Amino acid sequence: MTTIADIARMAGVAKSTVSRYLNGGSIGDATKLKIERVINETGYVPNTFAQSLKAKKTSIVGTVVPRLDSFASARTLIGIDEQLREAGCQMVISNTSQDEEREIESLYSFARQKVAGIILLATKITDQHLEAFEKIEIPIILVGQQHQDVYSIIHQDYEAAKAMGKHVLEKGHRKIAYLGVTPKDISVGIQRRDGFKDAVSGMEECEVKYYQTGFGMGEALEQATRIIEDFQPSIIVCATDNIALGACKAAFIKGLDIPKDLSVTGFGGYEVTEYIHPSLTTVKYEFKNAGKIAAQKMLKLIEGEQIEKITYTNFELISRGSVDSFIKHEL
Amino acid sequence: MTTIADIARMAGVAKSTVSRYLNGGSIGDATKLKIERVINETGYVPNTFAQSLKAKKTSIVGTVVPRLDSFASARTLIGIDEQLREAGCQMVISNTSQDEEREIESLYSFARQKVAGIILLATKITDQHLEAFEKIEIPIILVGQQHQDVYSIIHQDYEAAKAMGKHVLEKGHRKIAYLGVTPKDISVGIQRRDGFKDAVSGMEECEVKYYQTGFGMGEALEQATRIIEDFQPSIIVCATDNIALGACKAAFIKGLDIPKDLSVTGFGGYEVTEYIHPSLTTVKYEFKNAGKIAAQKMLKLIEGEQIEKITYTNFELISRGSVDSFIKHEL
DNA sequence: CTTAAGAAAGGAACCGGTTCCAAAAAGGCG
DNA sequence: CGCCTTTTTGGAACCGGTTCCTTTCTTAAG
Repeated sequence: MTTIADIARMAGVAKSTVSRYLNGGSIGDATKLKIERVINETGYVPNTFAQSLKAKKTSIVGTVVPRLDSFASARTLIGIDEQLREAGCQMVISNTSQDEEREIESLYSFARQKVAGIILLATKITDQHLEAFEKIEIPIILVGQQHQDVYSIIHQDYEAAKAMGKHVLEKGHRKIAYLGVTPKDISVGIQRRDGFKDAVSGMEECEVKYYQTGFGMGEALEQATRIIEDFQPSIIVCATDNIALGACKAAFIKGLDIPKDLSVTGFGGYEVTEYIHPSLTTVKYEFKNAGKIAAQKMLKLIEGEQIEKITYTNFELISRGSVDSFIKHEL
Repeated sequence: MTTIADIARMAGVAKSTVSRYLNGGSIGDATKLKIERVINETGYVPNTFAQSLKAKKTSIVGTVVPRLDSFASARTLIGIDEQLREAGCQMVISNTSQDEEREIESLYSFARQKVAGIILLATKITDQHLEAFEKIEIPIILVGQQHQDVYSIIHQDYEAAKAMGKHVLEKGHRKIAYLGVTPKDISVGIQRRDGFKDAVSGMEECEVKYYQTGFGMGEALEQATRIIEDFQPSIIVCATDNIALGACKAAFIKGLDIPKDLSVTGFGGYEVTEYIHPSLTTVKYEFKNAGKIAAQKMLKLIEGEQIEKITYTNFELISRGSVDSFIKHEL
């Protein structure tokens, strides 16, 4: 491995001169050329460790994700990665497998590695998180979750769910099951449920029941089966697309036709929702864009610039075949 | 930030003694205790850069993936991550967005960062790859693709496709469309096609046509539509689950019933294939396990141990509702 | 009680960069 | 041409560890 000392010797100059050449200090044209030649010949690349050791920081942005095998995470990561790459930064991913402790550990671990910033795709923010945020003194941005004390990029869960609620009512549904997730997850568990609740609450002669399940399709399938048996709604509004897929499967197994016998909606806009049959009515989130924005904001934070506390990303309600329209029938 | 010098001063010993304490040299019980106390008090953690600078290597394993938003990649990464974490290693992911050049770049970039090893989830191995492998002098393991000169963990694509071919014949299909991908992808494009071909080639009075598409569901949908119109097969055998999802959608759009009017099979065993209706007959690969194995082998390579050139992972043909059985009809 | 061997601790060099400061060279102006 | 300013360059210290070598202190054997 060639070092800066080798280059200096070969070019007949001092180490400091080479360093200046590399980092843009003042150099005479003659020496510049000499060094240039030697570097090109040897293919010299500075040692990152030595640089970081001296600089006490890196141009790495750490990203903490609860799971890798999720459409939302993957798309967000892609957005972050693209943006950081453009800025010459590296992204390092830490997967926590939905283990809260590991989430905290990852924060400290990133801090030890002197990352320039941390982007956190958390599901909830505990006191431990806040403590870590304080201690590590590194810029932090939350994606998909919100907290008053932390910068965050969030999807408009409340508004999207409200739009979904309105949409469902417009389609004429009056016996509705809402299949959500744990309220520990602020965005998915609470915001979406509340948005939906507020949309349907004004409607008279409308029966809405709220249920809860996990994030997996298997559990959603079981829960939906029970809902169909016990409540017989005309529609199941699901808090995520995966849950909706489980609900669809439950309907198929029960021999129900979607949307004639039962309508289903999702949340997220996963690619696959377009390709199942019937296509799923869902809310499409801008995961990749959220990642991009997060990365952009992070770069600003690293530069010491001010940014807004909260940035919202857009959503789009995509109406597709999985929802029956009673209104149409009445025409 | 506390450094080893601080600890040494506070404990009243020399830097080297603290270093020895940390790395397990010979130390007296009294000094050991003193150092221990100070370190616990300060929460001191050694600076990774300084360590790596001296050691000229890291305990990081780089992983290069063509895309993050793929079930196969994600599961493999999870397997790698889990295994490495157990061994106290870190995994760093480099996403190439299916850009071949960036794949090569990533290799060199990892080399510069002195990673201990590189796990490559490539789709094809070019001369540029081989050149990079040679130059960087870092252990490399391929996952999902095979090359005579490189260690690899591979799925039994040929055998799996052969099993699928037999299965399809057993079900009584005799007018078969095989929808594959580019032969540039050895595993998916060639191995699967050839395995299937060899399985069906012996069968008389059996018409098989081979088609090609991209990895996306959208393109698969288009291709499958054309196949249905032009060839009217009783089954479309697809080289991946995503392609199968596109094919299913094409059938639905055409108003064909799956499996009565058209059967469809996939490859991969993505979770969603179980939850669509009808469930998709597919080959389930052990992606996560492949990742685990890759990580284990990598750890061995790093330790300087010998490993086998090629390791095969298992597959399982899962017969589900998307394939009609003509044999049954004849009973 | 002496001596040799082994354990424990300290000191200094080194890893490969960056940066500060001083010295040398170049340029500008009267 | 000499003096002052500015630009280039070199030298040395430093970042925070590890490691080699040396010294000192124990301890066991003779």
